[in-house]
This record gives sequence, structure tokens and C-alpha cells, in this order.
Amino acid sequence: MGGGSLGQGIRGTPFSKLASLCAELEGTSGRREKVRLLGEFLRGLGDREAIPAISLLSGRALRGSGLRALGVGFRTIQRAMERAGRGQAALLGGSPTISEVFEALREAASASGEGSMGRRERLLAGLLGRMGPIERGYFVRMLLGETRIGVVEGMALEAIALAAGVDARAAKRAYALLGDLGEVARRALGAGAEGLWGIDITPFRPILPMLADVASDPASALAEHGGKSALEFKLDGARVQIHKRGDAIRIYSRRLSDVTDSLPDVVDLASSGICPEEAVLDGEVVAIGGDGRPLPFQTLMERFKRVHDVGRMIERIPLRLFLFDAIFVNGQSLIDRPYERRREILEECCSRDLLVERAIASGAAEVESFLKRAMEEGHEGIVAKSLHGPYSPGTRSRDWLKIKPSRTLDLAIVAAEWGHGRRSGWLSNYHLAARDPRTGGFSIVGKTFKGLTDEEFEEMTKRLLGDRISESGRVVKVKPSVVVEVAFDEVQRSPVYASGFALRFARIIRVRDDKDPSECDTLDRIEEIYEEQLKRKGRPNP
DNA sequence: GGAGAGGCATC
DNA sequence: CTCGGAA
DNA sequence: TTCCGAGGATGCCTCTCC
Repeated sequence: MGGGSLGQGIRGTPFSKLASLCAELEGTSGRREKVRLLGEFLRGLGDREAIPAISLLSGRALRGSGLRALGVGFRTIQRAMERAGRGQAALLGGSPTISEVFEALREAASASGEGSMGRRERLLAGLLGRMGPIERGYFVRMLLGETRIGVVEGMALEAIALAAGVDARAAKRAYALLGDLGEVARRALGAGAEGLWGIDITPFRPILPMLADVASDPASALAEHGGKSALEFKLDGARVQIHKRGDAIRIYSRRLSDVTDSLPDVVDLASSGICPEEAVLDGEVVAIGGDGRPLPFQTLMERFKRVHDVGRMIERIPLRLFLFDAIFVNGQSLIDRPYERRREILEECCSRDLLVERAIASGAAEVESFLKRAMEEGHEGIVAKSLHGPYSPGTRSRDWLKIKPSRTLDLAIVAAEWGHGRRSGWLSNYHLAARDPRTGGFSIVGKTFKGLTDEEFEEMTKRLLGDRISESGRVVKVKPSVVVEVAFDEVQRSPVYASGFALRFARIIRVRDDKDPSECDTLDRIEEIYEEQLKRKGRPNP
């Protein structure tokens, strides 16, 4: 790959070309065609502009490539738009180049301290003022981290591979090991396939964690693994990757941010409990109550990314570390070894009290009883793992299958919101309410947009509009008349809903045409479920 | 010095 | 995190 | 199968405003 491309001269490629590409990608449905369009565009740009372009384009990459935490959201953009509309920014010259846009965002991201919001607003306004309406539209979507043009990690990687003339598998592997699209683009274009294949796992360079897929039930999970699975408790905490070399320990979150400073107690546990000179281990951090039972996820979150008062909170909310995989030990990557072998190595690497509870099962009854035990002890469920599977960084694999029981409630829809994107024109997000026996009215316990098919959304929209009471902004209030059966994983305490409760991971299972709103579940029932959860989990200290 | 808004991370 | 749609 | 985009609740952080 050469340097700049032909014909753009010293100014570089205008951002408007990138916007046109977005429009083209958005209008293209074929996957291969998208990859080709983007790949050729990147190739035409050359190294220096391709990296900013890929960072801007793929929404999420913007957060991962030197632009972590831009600090700009809907509100800030709105203000910048107003400023651009008022201002004389248009005098400042024509359409900005891709590089100019990228550099301005980099500057906006690095602004901090007093006056930084104003600085960000001015930077954005300066760019917006030089853009036409189409450019502005895509630019805003890039800022929000959601370009919605059907190109995210997967296709972006294929396009990078195409532009660099390397195997897409090399790019995908590199992404899994680096966790950063911009960095993959840089290496692919700079060093080619060798540069990508040469990337290795090494302490203090976190990799994307392997993810579990969903099992429909215990028996089918077992069947998918050939009749025999390893079972592990699925802990309700936060994923962590522990890196160690000598005395040095660093802890990375699921999205690879360094959370070491928030977790000094976990660092201590790792220091004393992990023995190899070098190690990269996978696990979960959980909050633990006085009785040794896991505390609600909400309680863990009071600790997880905290940077103030960490010392004081260590005493109030102690954490424990549970490890379940070994990724790298003493110079050796273990990701291609089978699960069974990795688990053996893990057991040699750390003390017993750091190991997640595990069993081997070859019958559905064993799976059921292990699941029952996990739930009784206050955990989220279990994960069934194929004994032979490799560790596949960054991929959701059926070698790991999560099994989480859920409950259901019958709730009334009391309001709905107009959807965006492919859901525009439909009421797609429903406010769910339980009956409040004290007032005789309905009290909201959460919202959901999940579970209906396109066809059902269409029909539900019509039904709800028939019950419409009032409308303000995107929200349409309706008379409670539709009852839906809602599945959820847990009842949480809510600081925002007047009911005091919120459902975690609520999704609609079916419409209960056979039920009247007067027959739906009550707030008392929800409180009962919450109390029941707390019997299995530890109770958070006040 | 505290409250509130906005943004980002976890699930 | 969950779910449905599309390739 | 894999990828994408529709959007959920929550808690902490930073910055601005009063």
C-alpha cells in the first residue's frame, strides 16, 4: 500500500466522500457487496486516511481507537448544531477532509477540565458548519457511535482485509487479540498478513473474551456437546481478565479497559493466589455478603469502576474473584488447547478458592441438579462447556452454552414509544406496568422492545393507537388494555420508577388476549419475587 | 460545595 | 445483556 | 451460522450551573 491516493492533492480526501460511501452502504443489502464497496474505498484512500476512515465509519470503533470516551452525546451535538447554525463557521472554508474530522474528534476527546464542554461544542460546530446536510447526518451518527449502515466489526474487518490484500481470517484473529479496529487497519495496511499473523498473546495486552451462546434447555446443551459437558456456575458479576508477570498484576474488563485501580482487593487475591511467573486468566468478579452469598449485581456495580473512595468501599462491599479459564501461562498461548486441558492447567496455576465451581455431566438429570444448586446458592445459572473446545477470543461460540432460568409476569402496556430506524413508523418500546392494589392503578416496572416479530409490531401499533390517551415527544400514553406475558431474569430495585422495582432483561413472550388488565400481576407479587431472590443472594448492607 | 445533566461502562 | 431479521 | 441493529436498567464519573 502506498501513501496518499491519486488526485486528492495535499488536502486529502473530503469527508463528503465518506458520507457518500455511507449512503451507498446504507442502500446496499448484500453483505459481499458492502464489503467490496468499503474495501475498495479504503484501498483508494491509502494508509494515512484509511485508518481514520475506518475508525469513523464503524461507529463502535470510534470508542476503541484513540478516541475512547469522546464525551459527546445527543445533547452536546444538539447544542453544537445550534451553534453551527448561528455561527459564521461557514466562512471557514469548504468541506473538511477525513483527516481533519478525525483530528478534531481526537482533540475533542482529549479535552478535559473546566471549559472542556465548550471546547468540544466549538470543535463540533466548526466541523458541522462546513458540512452539507447529508454529511452532517452521517457525521452525527458517527459521533453517536451508531452509523447504522450495516457495517460494524464483522464486515469492517473483511473490508480491511480486502483493502490490505490479506486473508480475512488474519484480520479477524488480529481483532480478537487487539480489540481495536483502527489498530488492525494500521497493522494490516502497514505490515500485511505477516504483521497480523505475528500478533501473539502476551501479558498486559488484553484480548477480547470468548462469549457463551444460549442453550434452549439443559438436555439440548448436553446433546450439542456430544452427550458430555463441563458445567460451571454462571456468576452474576463482571467479566475480568487477569494479567500477571512477576509481581505485576493488571485487570481488564470485558471491553478491555484497565480496571486495576478500582479493584485493589482483587489484585491482592490474584497476587497471592496465582502462582506462575506469567499468566493471563479469565474469570468473574462478584460482590460477596457477610454470609458468603453473592450480592445483587447492582451492588457489585458500586465497586466495579469506582475511582473515588475505593478504600472505604472495599470494606463495605468485599469482592471475590472466580477464575474459569487459562489463556496464557509462562510464554505459552493456551487458546488452541482443549477446554479440559486448559482447566487442568488453571487448577495448577491458582489456589482452590479462586476456582469457579465445576462439575462434569453426561446426563440431563446431572445438569438439572447442578443448575438447581447454582440457583439455590444465588447465582445466575450455569454454563455448559464442551470438553474439547478451544478458547475462541472475541467469538460467541456454542462450545459454551449458558443456561439461565427466567420467570414471567403478566403486565399491562400503559405507554409506548415510536421506534427508530427499521422500527420507525411502529410503536416499538412498551412501558410495562403491574397492578397496584393500593391505588387500584398501574405502576411501571420497566420497558421492553424485545420479543415481537415485525408483523406483531405492526398489529400492536394499530391496537395501541386505538387506546391512545395522549402523546408527547416519542411517547404515546395508552389506556391499559393490552396484557403481555413478560419474561425476565431478575427483579431489581429501581431508583427511577415510582414502583421502586424494575425488571432485568424484560422481553415479551406472548400477548395475553385472554386476560384483562384487571387480571395482571401486582406490585406485591413483584416485591415477593424480590424478597425471594434475596433469600438466595446475600442482602446488601445499607 | 452540592445538585443535576450528560456520557459511558457493566450486565 | 435479549431478541428477530437477513444474508 | 454469523452478523447486525432495535433498545432495556443501573451506577459512577466529569463538567456545568447555582
